[in-house]
Amino acid sequence: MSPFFQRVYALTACIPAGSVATYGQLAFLVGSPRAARAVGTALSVCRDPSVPCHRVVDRFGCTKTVFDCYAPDTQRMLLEAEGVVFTTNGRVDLERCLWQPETNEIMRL
DNA sequence: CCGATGACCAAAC
DNA sequence: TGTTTGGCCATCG
Repeated sequence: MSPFFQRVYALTACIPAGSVATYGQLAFLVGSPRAARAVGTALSVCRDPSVPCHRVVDRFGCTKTVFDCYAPDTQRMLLEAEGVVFTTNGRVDLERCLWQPETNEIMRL
């Protein structure tokens, strides 16, 4: 596993229930602010259940992305069960639920 | 090394 | 956040 992937997974695992993170945000935290796309690639190949990949959405809070490991609507179900707020547009309310990482969580990388 | 690919992003229509 | 376009970064053949 490349160090890049490992950092992405480590950060994703730090996302608390009830919060979500965006690809760009994770990319910034792993040290490559422009690598949002690579972050998506990393999660796409991740089949590790210990990584809550359903808490990662695009920058508009869109959860329409499909996973090969989940049914199309499973992601939204899981998030709602964790307390994530959805808008009438069927997207995550980022203003309210976007993950705000602690400094120590960034330093552990 | 090079080109193609992708769960992205941002600017410009 | 409609669509199109160009760019980004890491991975893979």
